[in-house]
Amino acid sequence: MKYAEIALDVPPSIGASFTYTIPDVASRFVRLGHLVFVPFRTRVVIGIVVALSPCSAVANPRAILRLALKAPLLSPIQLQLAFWMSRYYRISLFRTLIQFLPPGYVFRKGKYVRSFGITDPTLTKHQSALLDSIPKTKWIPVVKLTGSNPEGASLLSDLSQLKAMGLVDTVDQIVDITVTPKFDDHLSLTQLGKEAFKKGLIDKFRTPRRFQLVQELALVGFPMPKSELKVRYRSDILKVLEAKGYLLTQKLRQNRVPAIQNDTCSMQVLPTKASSATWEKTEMVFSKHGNKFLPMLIKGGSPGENREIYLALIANCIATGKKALILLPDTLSVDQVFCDCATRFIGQVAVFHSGLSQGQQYDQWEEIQKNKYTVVVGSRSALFLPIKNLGLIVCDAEHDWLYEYDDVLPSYNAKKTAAKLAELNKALYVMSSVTPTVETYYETQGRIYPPPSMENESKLFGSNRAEIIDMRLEGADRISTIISARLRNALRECLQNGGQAALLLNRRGTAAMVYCRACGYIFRCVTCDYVLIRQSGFQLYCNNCRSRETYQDRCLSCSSQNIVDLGTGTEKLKQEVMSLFPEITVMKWDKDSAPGIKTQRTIAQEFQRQKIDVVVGTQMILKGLDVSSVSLIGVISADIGLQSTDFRSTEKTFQLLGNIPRQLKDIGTNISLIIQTYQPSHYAILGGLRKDYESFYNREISDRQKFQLPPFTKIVKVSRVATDSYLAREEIMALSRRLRENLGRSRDISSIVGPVPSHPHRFKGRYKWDLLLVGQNPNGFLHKYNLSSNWIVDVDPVSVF
DNA sequence: AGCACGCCGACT
DNA sequence: GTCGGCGTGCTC
Repeated sequence: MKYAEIALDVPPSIGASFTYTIPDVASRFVRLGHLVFVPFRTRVVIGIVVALSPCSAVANPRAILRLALKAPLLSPIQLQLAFWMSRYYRISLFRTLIQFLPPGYVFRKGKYVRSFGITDPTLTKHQSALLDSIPKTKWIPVVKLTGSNPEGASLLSDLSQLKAMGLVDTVDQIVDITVTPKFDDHLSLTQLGKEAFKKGLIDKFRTPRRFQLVQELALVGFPMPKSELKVRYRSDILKVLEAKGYLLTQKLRQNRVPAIQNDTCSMQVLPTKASSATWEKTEMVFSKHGNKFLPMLIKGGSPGENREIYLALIANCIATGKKALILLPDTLSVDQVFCDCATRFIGQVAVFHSGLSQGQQYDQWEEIQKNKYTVVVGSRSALFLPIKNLGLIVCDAEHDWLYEYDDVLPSYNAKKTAAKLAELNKALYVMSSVTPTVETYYETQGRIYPPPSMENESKLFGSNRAEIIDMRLEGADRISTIISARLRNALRECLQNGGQAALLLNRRGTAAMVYCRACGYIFRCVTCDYVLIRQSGFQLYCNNCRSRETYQDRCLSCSSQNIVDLGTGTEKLKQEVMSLFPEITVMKWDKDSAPGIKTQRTIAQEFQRQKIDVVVGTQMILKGLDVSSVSLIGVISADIGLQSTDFRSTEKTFQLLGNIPRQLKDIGTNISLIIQTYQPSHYAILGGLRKDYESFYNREISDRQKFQLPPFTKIVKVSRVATDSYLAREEIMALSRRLRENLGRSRDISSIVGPVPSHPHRFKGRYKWDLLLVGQNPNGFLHKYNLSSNWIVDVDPVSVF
């Protein structure tokens, strides 16, 4: 193995790596997954070893300089997953790989220097002073070095002289570890203490409590954190025993273990053994599984029942000596499932999501790498944890769009990536949902449990408890423009009986748009052209770039003051509820008012403690809320998504409605559900309410086939962004022409849509155009074209318009 | 991404 | 004749 393939932080190299030779002396040390320093042009940068090979692809490769970190940080399976992701999603290999590194490892660019710890008698005074200021153990930025040489020679020339003499070393990129391990006081028994305990010299310890402490430490056999012991033993006990020489305090590594969030735990008592029906389902999954490792779908029942299935699957998996990974779409769900798993498999469960502190994330990463856990519960980022020997991956609430979407680039589909990871591990991959995406349902045909024919869907919420309010019939005597008379009455009744209510709406802010009645002008964001919503009072807000603008009370186009709000957002809804019922507590729950997991937990707890009467918000409510105390759920405008042109919008509406009963079924309390809509007979709304998945699916899948949409085809979105609107348009037109020339000749794509201006067309002052490639293998088709870094390629885009 | 290279215009 | 502006293209 004389050569190494190394991924570098060079943007255009999609899935590509560079070849370097491994010096003979280093060949024993360099392994797959190592971070190494390599010469690159005139610089020294960090690379990641992705392959070792006996031959070179290029003529005269340069040599690896040395290791950047002692331990290799990526396993062969992780490298394979990264190769796949990099190729499939067209992300640079390096950018893909860094997601697998421990939390808190940051790459920094710039000149850094480190000394070799030796000196030379011929140095000038200034040179040796400079050398003394450079540490041996740590890379420090050259810009941080102070002082200049008054005799003329500058700091930089002194430095290059030191480098030439082999006294210091410089690099142009480092990996900086921003997270530090936590050390805490730990108590352990001294030799004296152990002997005294062994001899049973109880009276030596004088009091029973002191003896108990010594006994506990002797039984545990390793040092225990002082903070933990202080909870159970008075501090004078610790002090006395230490003073007598029985105990010893040492600063030892303390793991920042995330606490189980008991308040969000969905079930108080967990059965120790899964119900027989659950085992039956699990057995079915395992027996059908065979050795093909194809994704499977559990079209589940209640959340409680699903959890039982997961727990059974996990138990089955860890019995074979393998590890399990449970994926959830959001942090709140992670908390809940972590609680369930951690109480069942005590001490064996790790948790991982972005809501944890960096220190907690780091400690969990490290403990997982050291094989301390057998189960990992986490959000999409948990896919990149160093879990060895995976036997099972579960993806809960498969329909959740958060698996496909993230603000942070690079964007990838977590479900698809999880399937690949399962395949690489030869692990079982199980997805679960009551309202699976039509794509998943189609792709798992034959591997759905229970099989569709066996399905005995309860139509609990079909007709008896859900009411559909046709908003077209809402009369002229409206008190509220948003809340129908029926919902208003139901709310009043609910509140009078001391009940709690949740109102759902899919849009944040107070209005969908602010509109001038005189000239038809619509307020838009200055940088994005996105329609602005009214956040509160005179504040306008851009949901796209999150900038705020002040609303001037006058039309910007015709200066008329006849300005109205069209549509509704959560803020407006909250105000309406407050004006209708001034004496109650209303809480808003959406991405604006509860951005982090902490605020979400707080709202959930407050609601549970009945400190909030009505909660108003987006679908986030359904995920986090313990709805056992809710007696009324209102969906303000169920059809809000149906107006969208995106082909997945119907499905989204169905999923929203279809998941309301899911949350409530277990509880069985007297909950009424009121759905307001302008399209009361739409199949997505009726199907969602009736929980009639099969009918919805059949209709939707035939439409997808008719229009040749996924899952029958794949879509790749190619976008061009430029500050010059003309340039962006011209370039995408030119590309479109080039691609269309080969349209008929390739089997990879069947149609090209566009170019169309993106939605939104303008973002942070830059113009964007889209082109959609539709077909069996649009990615492969695109591979033949060399697109520069000005182009953005989105494989399997979440929304197409 | 960086950085060298290269081709133009403005200056000691 | 040299310095420096930025547009192009390559880096194992």
